[in-house]
Amino acid sequence: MITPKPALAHPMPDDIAPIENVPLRVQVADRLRSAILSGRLRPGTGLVETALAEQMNVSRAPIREAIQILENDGLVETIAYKGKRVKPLTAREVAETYSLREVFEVMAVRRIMENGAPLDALYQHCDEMNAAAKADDFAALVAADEAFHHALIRLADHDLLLASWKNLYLRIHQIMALRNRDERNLAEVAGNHPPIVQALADGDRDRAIKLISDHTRALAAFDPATIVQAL
Amino acid sequence: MITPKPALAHPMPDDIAPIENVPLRVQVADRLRSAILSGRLRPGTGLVETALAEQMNVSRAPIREAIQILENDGLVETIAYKGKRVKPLTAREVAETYSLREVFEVMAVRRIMENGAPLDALYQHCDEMNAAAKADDFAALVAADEAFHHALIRLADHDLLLASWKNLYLRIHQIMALRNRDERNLAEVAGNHPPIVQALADGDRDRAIKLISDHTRALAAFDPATIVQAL
DNA sequence: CACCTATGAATTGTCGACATTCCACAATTG
DNA sequence: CAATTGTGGAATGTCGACAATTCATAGGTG
Repeated sequence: MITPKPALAHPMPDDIAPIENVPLRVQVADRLRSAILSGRLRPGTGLVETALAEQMNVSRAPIREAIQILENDGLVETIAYKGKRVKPLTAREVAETYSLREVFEVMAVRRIMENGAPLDALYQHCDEMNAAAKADDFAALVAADEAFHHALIRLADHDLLLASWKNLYLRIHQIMALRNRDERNLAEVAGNHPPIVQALADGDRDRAIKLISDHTRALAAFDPATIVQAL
Repeated sequence: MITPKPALAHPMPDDIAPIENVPLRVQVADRLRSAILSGRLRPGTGLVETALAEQMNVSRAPIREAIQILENDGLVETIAYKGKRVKPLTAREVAETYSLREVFEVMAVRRIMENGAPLDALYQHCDEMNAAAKADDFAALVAADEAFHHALIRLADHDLLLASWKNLYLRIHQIMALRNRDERNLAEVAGNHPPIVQALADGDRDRAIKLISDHTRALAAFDPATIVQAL
């Protein structure tokens, strides 16, 4: 194949990022989502359209649509003619979230064992976790942990699983922001990862499944049921 | 606790359903959803807000919100400033839908075995399937099959699983409406259900899991990859 | 005094109009 | 004639105003 010769103009340097046109509803949704996931907007908090519209200096339409986006994410619920609020988080929901996550990750491991997939990314994220643990950098540890699990799910090569996992993980973010942190404990749990990768590399299906299963359960247990119930 | 004595007015007979105030967006969403799930709106069909608004005699706002609801259902996708369309259905998506369904149903069986749950509803739906098969009533067979699986998931007593399963089943509805039906085959597959219930009743976990797993895989295979690709 | 009934504030629901963006295609230019 | 540049139509994106609904509360009524 021959590259067509450049026209009159010189070729554009490709490090000039295109101006992205982000709709207001998306900007609003992103801001609200991050507020919810960081715990700044606690479960039960009422979201009044007019107030948000005035505060953000946009009309109500994008606010409404943004809130609907968050409803899709399962972070907000609407009560007709009464109001919308950040979805309350019950102990039961927390437990269900983690148990479904376990099923997702086990499914991913199964598929990886069946289809085979390069494990480089997993090794790398294990290294990152080690470094973070040594540096006592809690935030980096959490980030590397998420990256590990994200990579694991991606290796399963299943778009629907990936989308479902991401959606579920939103709530896990929220839970992590609301619980009482016990950093020492998590650092310990982080050590579970290398054996999982090893089992995958060994092709030992049952061991890999057991390890990932135990690990996600440990993460669930790590989060005490101390979610402060709003109202 | 003492029941307060009825006031002057006689008590209302409670079989008079309250007039539910269904927002337009919900009505629109329901109509569009049923059109998509029944196959009348095929994947790839463009959904133009102005056209729909005029056709249904409402303004564009509820149309937009309805379409966003369908986006949450995963039935519609938006391309900014270009339009919205019924999400195309690829062979891969079909396969992924069924494989995720399998995982959900296996999870349900596991939980039922762990927690125990009355199986009456399952027996009942098996009977309905038998009756429908004998009467050669295909639609009733399909309905009873869905009722069976719905009941199975509900018995797992896991709200998040139930919601996820329902959402997934929307796409299964759509797939079933679009594929070439082979009724004989399905009637045969329907016979798989009683052994599943039997295994549950026997408390034979591994057998129950294997049976439900094989069954959902059979359903997936039953749907040939003859989904007609739009465009 | 217990119960019904109006009234009003707060909030969401709906509407029509205008702004913005994208795409296809014609017009232009060397 | 090929590449670029205008241009118009079609669609979504956003806005402000008004309608409908709910709930709480105050007032009426036997």
